[in-house]
Amino acid sequence: MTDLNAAPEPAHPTAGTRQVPDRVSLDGVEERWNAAWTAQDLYGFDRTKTREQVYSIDTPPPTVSGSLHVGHVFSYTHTDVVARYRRMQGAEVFYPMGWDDNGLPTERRVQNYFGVRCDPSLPYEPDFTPPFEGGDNKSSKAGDQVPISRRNFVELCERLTVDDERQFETLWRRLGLSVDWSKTYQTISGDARAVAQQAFLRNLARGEAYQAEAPGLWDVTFQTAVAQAELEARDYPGAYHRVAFHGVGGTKVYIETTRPELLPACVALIAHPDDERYQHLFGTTVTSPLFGVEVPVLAHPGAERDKGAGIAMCCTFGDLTDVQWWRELQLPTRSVIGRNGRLLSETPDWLSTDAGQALYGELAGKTTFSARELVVAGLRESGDLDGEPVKTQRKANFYEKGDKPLEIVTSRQWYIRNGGRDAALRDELLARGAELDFHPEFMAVRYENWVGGLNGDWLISRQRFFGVPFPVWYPLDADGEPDHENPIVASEDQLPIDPSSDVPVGYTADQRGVPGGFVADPDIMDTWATSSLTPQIAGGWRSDPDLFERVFPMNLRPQGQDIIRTWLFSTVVRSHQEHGCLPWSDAAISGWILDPDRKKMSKSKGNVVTPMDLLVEHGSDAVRYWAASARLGTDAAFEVGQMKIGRRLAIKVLNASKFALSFGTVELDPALVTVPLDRAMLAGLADVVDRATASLEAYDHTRALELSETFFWTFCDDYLELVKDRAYGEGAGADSARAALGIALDTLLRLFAPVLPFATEEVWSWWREGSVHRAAWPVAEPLRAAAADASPTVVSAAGAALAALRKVKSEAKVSMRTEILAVTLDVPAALRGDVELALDDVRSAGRATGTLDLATSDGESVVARDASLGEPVTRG
RNA sequence: GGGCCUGUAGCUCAGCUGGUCAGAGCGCCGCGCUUACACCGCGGAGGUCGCCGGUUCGAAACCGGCCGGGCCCACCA
Repeated sequence: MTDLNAAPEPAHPTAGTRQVPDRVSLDGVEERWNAAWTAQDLYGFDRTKTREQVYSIDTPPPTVSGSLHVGHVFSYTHTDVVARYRRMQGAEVFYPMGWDDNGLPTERRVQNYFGVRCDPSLPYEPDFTPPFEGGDNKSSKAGDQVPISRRNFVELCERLTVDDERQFETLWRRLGLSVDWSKTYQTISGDARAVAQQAFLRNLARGEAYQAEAPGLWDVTFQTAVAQAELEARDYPGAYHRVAFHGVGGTKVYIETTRPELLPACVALIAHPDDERYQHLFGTTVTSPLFGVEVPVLAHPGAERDKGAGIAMCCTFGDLTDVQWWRELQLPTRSVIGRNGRLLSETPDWLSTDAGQALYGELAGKTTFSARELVVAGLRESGDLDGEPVKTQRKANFYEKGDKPLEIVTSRQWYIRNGGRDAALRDELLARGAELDFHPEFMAVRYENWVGGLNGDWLISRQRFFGVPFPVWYPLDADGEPDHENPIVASEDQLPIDPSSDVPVGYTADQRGVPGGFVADPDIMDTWATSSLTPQIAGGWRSDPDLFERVFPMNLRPQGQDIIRTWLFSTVVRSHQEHGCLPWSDAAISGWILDPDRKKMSKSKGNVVTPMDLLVEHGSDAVRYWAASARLGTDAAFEVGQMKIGRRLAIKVLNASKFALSFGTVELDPALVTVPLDRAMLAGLADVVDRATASLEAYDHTRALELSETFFWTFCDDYLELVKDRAYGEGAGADSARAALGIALDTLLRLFAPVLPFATEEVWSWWREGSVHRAAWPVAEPLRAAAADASPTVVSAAGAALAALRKVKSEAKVSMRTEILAVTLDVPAALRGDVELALDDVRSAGRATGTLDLATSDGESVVARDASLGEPVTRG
């Protein structure tokens, strides 16, 4: 026989060597085929292939301590469809899976689960046993937690996340992700830590990483600095307080503030340089109420005349505008808010009046909330509060995981240059973004907007304990003060290191913390500082350069649109700096899953279906179908009812296949296809193959699926019915039908394989060798050759004629088996030729055993009239 | 305030660069156990394509405005 597809696979002998089951079913296909695929290592990566032969995917590592939801299933299915398609196109697909166990969610979970907390100053205890296991989110308070070393903490994390990872892997396998499960990584693993540290050291050596002491956004709950990308503006209730400052000669200058507790931190009053109302005050000083501190009245264009009183109290620091004024007007620093969000306990020395010092004594150690009440009470008493506070709803910056507004605290932090302070670098990164193919394209705008709007470099240090530590120490001078300007860096071959327990070369352990000795950098890297290196971690940049060369730069980054500003951008930054190229050529952005109320699905709403239940109840192919039906970048509403569509399709694939394979040996020889209807069907299929392929090349899996599916339903409902009797018969007509059925089935299974991996593999196993998932993607040319010059419209015309006959019976409320003794079909002129070509098949499918007259009509559809019906008949 | 996406049958969505586009599936109604399939098949009823203007011979599709939904950024006096 002629092999239908010019495939790299060996020409398979005529099939039929296996059994088509008497009853087909989807039951158990997931278990059966997953076991088979694992046993065959079907998705194993062949690392002998070169970069040109490889299609590599930078899979998003799910946060293991997070919960699974249908959104995961949704977006990971999109990626798997791409992976399976590329594999069938002959690419060697590099499709690893990572687990993100870095960051606060894991840190909190380990704390609560084991009742411990990380204290990097402690030594490692090899035989440590946690106080308990299995605590829930509320069971352990900070005070009850046993402090342990970072290394012990990481070990507990690894222990805990093993379960999470197993759960994810089970789900992913059930879903049918064609991941190479030997290629998994964890972001807290030694190799990942080493990659993160090595990349950082190189950034440092090239001057891309630097430290600075500066005011920055600070979360008082987690007591850590926060990066711009982690901000979230939320509504926050506040109140305007109209407060009097005292000018010369007892005049009062009113400002409005929502943060009266910052009054002791006031360093100036500021108005717009052109504001007539305040011209006379510029250059003079005023005295703050209650605290009696003399501050200048200054002009700055950043002041807005129509905001509040038009003149603002500048404090160090109430907001980012304060920071700007402080920097540009070179104002003194008078901080009163501590890292815990409470007012500093020591009375500041700039408070010189007795009353001011006494009042501050009461404020010391208070939360901003309590301090505000005290200050307002004082202002009211002194008569410096004009009227009552006016409630307002304002936006405040929050850490995305925090629940208190961010404060601004001065601290020493590590930064990586990302173009936020450097136009040349920003332009380079914008150019990288333009080079990247976003799917859908409009997502590129989000990248441009974000990069264009950066207002500072990337803050990568966090004052947390669990994570990748900075691989640096600082020499201590004779007074025991660290020399931050001259860090001692680890060498690359030492990595990974933990500076809190490892000792820098040239020092001994007992020199830690003593004058003349050294001290570890206490901070850890932000989780994105590690995640931004997933291509390097998964690809073996540090540990396996040979592999890295074969997979990097990668082909695809799949991810959600919400983390374009974080994960996508930071990965581009790192790759640009380290490798001078994009980390991947394409980015596929999946949408959100919304619940039926059009809200983003969240577990708190209690309406979340667990993904595993969904897979078990409806079958993986059905859920995959649902996911694949949503275009990239488009949000999709979750509706359980939609699951049955894919299930119906998968079952239909089984049943139609059973029929197509029910005639004994399946001959795939195109030369046997001689009947016009059969050729027409193949002509239509050829078009579908071309269009579906083009769609997949353009990352439009939805269109590809829709094309195949539409063809397939017509194939089942019309074509199969039309050829059924002929196929059951004998002779050239039967041979033609059977060969066409076999060829179509062969093609359709391949077309559906990326979306319905289980059903297609099940059918494939009935009659073919090997796996459909390693079979070649279909090509149109052989189909078109077999179709000769047949027009696809013969199938639709014959289908329309058949439908007209069916309608007669439906309206007569009789069985479809009912014989038609006589009927006239009014056929539009344009269809007449096509109908005539398939008339015998129409006749037999419609049981039109008697006279069937064709009349040319000028209508648009085929209509049956003057029918006389007989009795139900049985075929065969 | 700026930007991106979005508003088509009860529901979920297709409608590609303006001219069989008014569609599919689910749901609903009616009929039918038909040797692939009752986890089914066949037939049918459902929409002034958010609203108002404009461009055009012609708009669901293009332009402008408005209204509604989602997301991102900016806005803390």
